[in-house]
Amino acid sequence: MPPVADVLDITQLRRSCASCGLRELCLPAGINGDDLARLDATVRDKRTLERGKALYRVGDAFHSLFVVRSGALKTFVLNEEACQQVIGFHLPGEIVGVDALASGRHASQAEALERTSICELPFSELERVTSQIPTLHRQLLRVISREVVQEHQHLVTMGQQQAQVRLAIFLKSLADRYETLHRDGSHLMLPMSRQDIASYLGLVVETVSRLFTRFETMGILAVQRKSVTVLRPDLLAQLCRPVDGDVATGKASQPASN
Amino acid sequence: MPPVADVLDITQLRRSCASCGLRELCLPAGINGDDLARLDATVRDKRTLERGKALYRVGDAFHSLFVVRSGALKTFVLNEEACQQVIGFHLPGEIVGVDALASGRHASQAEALERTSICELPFSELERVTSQIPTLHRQLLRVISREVVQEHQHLVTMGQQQAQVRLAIFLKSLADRYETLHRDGSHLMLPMSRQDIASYLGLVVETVSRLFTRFETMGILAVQRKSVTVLRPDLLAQLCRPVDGDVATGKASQPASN
DNA sequence: AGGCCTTTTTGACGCCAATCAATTGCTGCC
DNA sequence: GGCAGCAATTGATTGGCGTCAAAAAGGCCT
Repeated sequence: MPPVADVLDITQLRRSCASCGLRELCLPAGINGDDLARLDATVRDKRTLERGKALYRVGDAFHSLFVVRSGALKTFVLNEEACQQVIGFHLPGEIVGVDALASGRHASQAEALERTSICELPFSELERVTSQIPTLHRQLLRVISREVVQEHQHLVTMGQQQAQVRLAIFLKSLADRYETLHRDGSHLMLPMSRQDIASYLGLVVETVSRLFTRFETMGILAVQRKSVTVLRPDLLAQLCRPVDGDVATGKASQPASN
Repeated sequence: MPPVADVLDITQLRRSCASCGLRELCLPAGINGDDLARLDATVRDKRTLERGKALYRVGDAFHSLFVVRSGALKTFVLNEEACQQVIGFHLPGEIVGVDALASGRHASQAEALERTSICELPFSELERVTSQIPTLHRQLLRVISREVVQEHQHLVTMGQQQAQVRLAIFLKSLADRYETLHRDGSHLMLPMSRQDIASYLGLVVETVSRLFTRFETMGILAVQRKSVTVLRPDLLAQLCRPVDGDVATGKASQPASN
């Protein structure tokens, strides 16, 4: 089956934030009229990446920030030879490339998980426009902040030492994010491989596979390769906390009551 | 023994970025003259926090970003009852509070690990000044980006499934950061508890304790409670990669050569 | 359709780190 | 100084997840 939605996305590639379905989530939020036109002008080609293609690589010189328009990206860093650690998955409306601002070179690699449409924001132009539009400046920081919050939640997930909890949190957060995009969060088409999920969660691929099977046995999911249906959202949510009620991980020092 | 440096910091609490030892690392970098004076004016009281005191808590309304001037902070989120996951440790020159930009409320809590001096940057004033000084705007993004990069490295650490590697990476990065501050990276005075380290690394406190002992037995460290001396930086660096040469974690899918 | 390759799944096994429990060593407070 | 309380260390035990191995299921090309 041809991905109809994607084809439409490509044919509708216009330089128009105003007509974008993401305008309430993305940089245009709270911006109107002439300002929006000025933002529009900074958005370079809305590129399309095929599955597996890199948007940027480690060490690439920094020129632009990018916003996912449709599809999905993964970002990862390379540990040693060919060993990659997945940092994040990025859905429409989310920004990537921020880590390159510090050094002027990308510290990670971004790659398309499926056919993905991208808005490129050349940084020099973006800077010029944000200095003219205070609202846009604030919105840029807000979008970056969203990424930071998401990474914090990822860290919390990795802090969980039970593999089952980690996968439950991952699936739940993915469902929530799709619902933010006004899509059905109970029918997930996972664009990433089991290996990517494993790397993202700090597990091995066999464990992830076994957990999918376990969740199916428990009646929580219906799994068919990349198609995952959440049958019992309530039970999935329950699994997101460690071994029902027991406090597993660290309550740290409280030297003063403040 | 009274911490002489800290006392000096407190008495010298002046509203002067120009005279700050961090000016090359912090927001003032690359800014001069009148612009620096304008930045200075936005920096509210340079507060001092005693050990254990919170700078902000989860749910607090967002007003300001903060920069550590001296001392150290930890940031964490609360999982369930009293169960905290440490997100990061923040040394002088580093910014905290960015995660609150997205929602207008702090998503994490920041707490002093020792007596800590803070520069408060009220966001509304900061915004006004950054819109006037393009260099400062870029520098703000750069400092935020530094935090993002550091969190990426933290994620890589958490992705490591060997506890020994995690602690080695943690100690090495801490040493590196102290050296960036022109301090001796071989004599560390860890301001955080073992429990904090454990939470930060996704381990339990007993494991962390055993690893310190093991590193001492291996002749890599001299450990005396919070005082840690790196005797063999070379060996410590070696431990930062998993089981010498063997590729442990996931090399993920490579669907296309690009 | 057939064959090759990759991804995913399943099984058996062993090890590392979590868990439980107890002791030691600080720090602060009375 | 002595006691209380917490932090840190150490030991014994268990279980969960990584490791190794192999089979099954898709995917893709010819």
